[in-house]
Amino acid sequence: MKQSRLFAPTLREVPADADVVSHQLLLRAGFIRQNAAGIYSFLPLGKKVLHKVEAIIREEMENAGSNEMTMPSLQLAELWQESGRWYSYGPELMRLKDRNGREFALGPTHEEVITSLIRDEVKSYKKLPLNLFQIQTKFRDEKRPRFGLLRGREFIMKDAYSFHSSQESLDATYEDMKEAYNNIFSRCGLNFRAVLADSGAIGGKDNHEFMVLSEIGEDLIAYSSESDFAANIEMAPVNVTYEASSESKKEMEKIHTGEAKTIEEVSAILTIDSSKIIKSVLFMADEEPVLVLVRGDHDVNDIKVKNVLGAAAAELATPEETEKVFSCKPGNIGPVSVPQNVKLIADHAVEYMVNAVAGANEANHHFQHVNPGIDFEVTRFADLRFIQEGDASPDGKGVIRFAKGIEVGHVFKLGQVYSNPLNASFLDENGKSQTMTMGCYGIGVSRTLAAVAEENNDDRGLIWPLSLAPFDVHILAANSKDEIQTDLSEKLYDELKDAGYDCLYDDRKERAGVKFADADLFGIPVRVTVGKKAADGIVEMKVRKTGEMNEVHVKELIEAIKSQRELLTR
RNA sequence: CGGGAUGUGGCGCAGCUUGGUAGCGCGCAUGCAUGGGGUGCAUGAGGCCGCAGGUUCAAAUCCUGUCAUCCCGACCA
Repeated sequence: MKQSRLFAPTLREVPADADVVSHQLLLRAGFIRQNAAGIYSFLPLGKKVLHKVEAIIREEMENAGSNEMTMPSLQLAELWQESGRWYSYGPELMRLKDRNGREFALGPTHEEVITSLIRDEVKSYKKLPLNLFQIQTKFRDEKRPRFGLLRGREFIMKDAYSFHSSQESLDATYEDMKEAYNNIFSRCGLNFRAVLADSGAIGGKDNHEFMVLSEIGEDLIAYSSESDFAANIEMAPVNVTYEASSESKKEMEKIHTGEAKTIEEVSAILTIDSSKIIKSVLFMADEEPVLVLVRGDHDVNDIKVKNVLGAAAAELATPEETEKVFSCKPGNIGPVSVPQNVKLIADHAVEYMVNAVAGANEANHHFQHVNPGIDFEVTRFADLRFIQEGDASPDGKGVIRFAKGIEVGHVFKLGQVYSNPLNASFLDENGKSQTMTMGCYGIGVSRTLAAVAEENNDDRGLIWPLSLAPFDVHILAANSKDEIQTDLSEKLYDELKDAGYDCLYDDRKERAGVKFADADLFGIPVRVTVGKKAADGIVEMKVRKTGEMNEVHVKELIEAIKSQRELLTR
């Protein structure tokens, strides 16, 4: 491609609306342009990168036995009504009517469409398992689109769905998909982790998110410094061995703590460590009051509370509710002599606390020398807190560190969440009708592109990995008026093309500085500059990523590029 | 949805307090010079000042409403 013909409008200044670096650079380098909040055009360079991401995904999905297909974006409302999601999905589902008033949705995902297709076409266990995928534009009317391509309302997604006659079959495909995802994100040059995630409302047991470690990530993940353990922070189990204190247990006594309410205030007033205080938090679990106890330096994990109680919903009680139950402010509630109807549960760490401080259920007072088992009893001890940095990793290897992550992929075991309401059944070996078991596997394709841009750049511009770069080699003539230089550039352009490299040749009548600046902005891995030594057949080869520059004789250029690319692959 | 900010040529911004015929830098076009890190000089094109209503002799500027975009939060495959 000759750059004089390339539509890649670069910007010298950072657009005011772009906050994150990937968004800024993709705009500045002319890869994308915004149309509306969360809606973008992919310009030629952006489209080329998108193609490369898609090609990698295709290859790995097909290797894993998935078939590519395409389903409609316009989806009949009836189908969504059948699954119930027409009513539960909310305003995020884009809805519209055709000229006859018939209702449609713009597909945010395709469980309904694929399940209805498969239920009609597949009737026998002999055709299972089946794995299908598509790469397609999705529509979600996000409450808050942001960070450019990272959270859009119209975005490109790879979604795959698998159908099985047994749980074992689903388990096997699930592992295959995880493997494929590992390959895909590795090939994109991303630093990522597969993390255990909360299944949320989608249901199903296992599910993993593929998270790119990034400062601007919207999710917090806990990972081990030593092993490959990683989990969404809300899911990470705490598996810590607490030491029993050798301190002798003293008699509980009431002390005046005045206005002190928070753990910090109490620990400051009494000059004790927050780990010596019992934090008492009231939850309403399906309308029942439950007092949850954790150590003062820990935080209650509401998802764990909900799961331990087996409740449909468990929410922090409001200050008003708390006052009603305890007849005192939330800052003074505690486990000693709780009202009759209040259930008490505590985190494991509390069991090992000795001579602790806790609220006295009375204004301006706390108890000190409170000992579990002596001064109060709990219904059960369980894992109820958020994991913290420095905690032992649950798998026993290493310690926990936190990182923010961008969710680029998600694999789910759906089970029969969709096959049930949509009646996707098959006949088994015995001629008996059974409900299909399903899995689904998504990748945010445009989000992956943005995540790569976010993690690979410097103050001059983008730095694409070989696997995703819009071009392999960028050739430019330093002085476009020097015929020796332009002739040699043309010649190299042809030779490199013949050697199989996708080349961008900057043939514009611009000054060298302009070309260099644009080249750095584009981030093509290898740049060949044809300059003053062109007459001697010597050109410069510069590596975008390292900044390393070497003079190379044209006869050795192809070989030099080849070995440089091999170096970059490692 | 709650809070905050911003809307003025393609991009970045000034002007608004104190109303009086819209300005700067970049980019764009043309010419001359220049030719290895966004070059210099000159000439020029391009603006319903987000939109609607109001106040006024007169509104980019004051008032009301509305829309859009971005950020924080809540929410969310």
